[in-house]
Amino acid sequence: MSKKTFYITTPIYYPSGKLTIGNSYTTVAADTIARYKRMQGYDVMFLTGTDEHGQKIEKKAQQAGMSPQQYVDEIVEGIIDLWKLLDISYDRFIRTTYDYHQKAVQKIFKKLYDNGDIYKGYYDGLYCTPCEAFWTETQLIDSKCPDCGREVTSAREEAYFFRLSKYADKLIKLYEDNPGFIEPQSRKNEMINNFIKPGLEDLCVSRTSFKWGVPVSFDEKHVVYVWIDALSNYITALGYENEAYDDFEKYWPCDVHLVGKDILRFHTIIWPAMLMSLGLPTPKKVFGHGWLLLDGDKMSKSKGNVVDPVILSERYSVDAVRYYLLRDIPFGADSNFSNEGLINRINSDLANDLGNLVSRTVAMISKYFDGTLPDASESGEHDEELISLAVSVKESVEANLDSLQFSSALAEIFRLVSRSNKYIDETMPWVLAKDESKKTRLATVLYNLCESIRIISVLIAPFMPGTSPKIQEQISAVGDAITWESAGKWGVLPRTVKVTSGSPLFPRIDVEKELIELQNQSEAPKQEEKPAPAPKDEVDQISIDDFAKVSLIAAQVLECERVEKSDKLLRLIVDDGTSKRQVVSGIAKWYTPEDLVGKKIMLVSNLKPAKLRGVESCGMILSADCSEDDVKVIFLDDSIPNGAKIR
RNA sequence: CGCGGAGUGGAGCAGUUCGGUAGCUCGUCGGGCUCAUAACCCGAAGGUCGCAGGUUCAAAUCCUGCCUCCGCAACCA
Repeated sequence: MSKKTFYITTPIYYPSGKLTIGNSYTTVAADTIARYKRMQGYDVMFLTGTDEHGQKIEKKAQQAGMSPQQYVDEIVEGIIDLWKLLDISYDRFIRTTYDYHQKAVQKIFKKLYDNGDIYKGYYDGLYCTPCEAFWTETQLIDSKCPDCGREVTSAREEAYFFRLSKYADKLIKLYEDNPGFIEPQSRKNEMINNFIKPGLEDLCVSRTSFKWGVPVSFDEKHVVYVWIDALSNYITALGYENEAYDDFEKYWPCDVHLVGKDILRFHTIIWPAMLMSLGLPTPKKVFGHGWLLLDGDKMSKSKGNVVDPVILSERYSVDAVRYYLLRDIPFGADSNFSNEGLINRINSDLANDLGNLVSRTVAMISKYFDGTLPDASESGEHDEELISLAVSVKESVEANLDSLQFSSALAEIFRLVSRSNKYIDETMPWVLAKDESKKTRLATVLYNLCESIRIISVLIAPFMPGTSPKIQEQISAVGDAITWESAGKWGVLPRTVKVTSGSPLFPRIDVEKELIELQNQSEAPKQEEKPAPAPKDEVDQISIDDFAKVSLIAAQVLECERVEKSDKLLRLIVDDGTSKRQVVSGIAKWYTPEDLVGKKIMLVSNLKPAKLRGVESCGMILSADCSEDDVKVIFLDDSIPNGAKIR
């Protein structure tokens, strides 16, 4: 009889830069489930990979002076290294640039086309010729191109569309018939209210404006646009419409797609619709987890607050990082990542409680019995309580893991760690050791501790795959004593347990010292980057004549107020030397009106007027983007007269 | 009135579905112990559960209104 199967996926990541702790988080979670299911005896398929096409990569590669393929090859290598470091036990890694995937995508596209769900249409947009960009009505400012302010012409780009609109009712029915399809539940309403109810629009699924993608087989000037290419990975990796693999029948439908909440929408709307159109079963569950915030802020590379999983893992061990991610963060909701939280967790749970439990137990057996317990037993007070908890933990861990509650699952395991430490205090082995007549009782107490530790070591294996065997080695637990099944049984180790002490599993960390160290680590690379030769700017070079077209003058702010119903805009009245003029500027986040009144600023004076939030703006104030989230206005010396030309 | 999430002892969270003595971890203070990684165990202090009404014998939990914070959307000339 064949084993039951379990198919779990992570999103395929976009290799436009290094991955962060957030991506690691998703992947570590998936890995834990995969390991758990394998231990339970399932035939597991754990898939991860990379989504390598699209305009952004094409551009980045160009900037870096490489071919797109070279560019992604390099980054993907780094991703694979990261997964190796984090002990990710994926079974298959798919890259959307793999030949088998691309061929399959072409077939899928054709299939959808043949059954009438993809049709050729026109992407009606407003086109700005110099910028080579399409804009929608709402993106335009004063009916001008938002990038350059020039006139746009309505233009149509030929494109293929997927009839997403057709599936609205079927999707709602899917959600209703399968209450567990979208998790957490709260997100289900969000999908329905935000996206389906207002009406689904057909989806543009091809582009002619860039080339880095899978060509549409029957119309070569088009490339398949992201969705059909990326989402299909979940089935092409199993051999759907290709010869590379042959286990589609075996593993599909997927048991769970683990995704971040930002892409939940694509997995719960577009993906099932595609599958319905292909006549395939839909996945059993899509779980959208929350984000890791850094001190309440969304992490972003430009803020420089990205947490590097490599640094942390190398400093504190991979298992410590895995533990923290899965323990401290409720899986469904957003939550804070902090170095301090990480270190405190490691110290209190892993070093003080778990590591120390193993260490003191092993030390006592070495000390009192020379490393090997005698074959004798005498039960006593407190035993029963420890044993009954120990054998029951497995079940609650299973219940929690089955519903992806990593944090609670770990909390359950650590209840047993705590209980075991308490058991030591209750039984006071060091007192028993002083009385020769109590040797048997002492042996039993220590044996019970070994059993408890054995069970703990088995249960933490999916979470901390490196630590588990280290513990088992110290209490010489092997074979049947370390199967998942055995975690529900007591008395599995032989009475004559032999121990070998090892180095501390998790050395204690000096919190203050480490926080400073981490700070230095994260700042060091930043400073190195600065003097690096300025990369060829994305902006094309211009002639002095082009620059002369821009009229820059000095001006003084006379009045300033916030624009109503806007969080970013300030309305300023400035004196440009000859008259007053009104300018709107998106700096309300960084400046209050009081900060600006009376100040001299630089003004682009010949910019075509535009309306922002209904308020006319004649000109633009110059400011510096210090980072994505910090803008500073350039103030001029007060002695410069209003209207002075700047060049 | 754009959509959504959140407001619980010093910090971080659980509890809210199906009302019934407010719970966990860390921190603080006091005590115990010495096998152990100055770790472990016990005890204590500390909360009008954002605010105001309402329903009820009873509300953190249900209803109404409001306030604040955070995402997303729009606005960054």
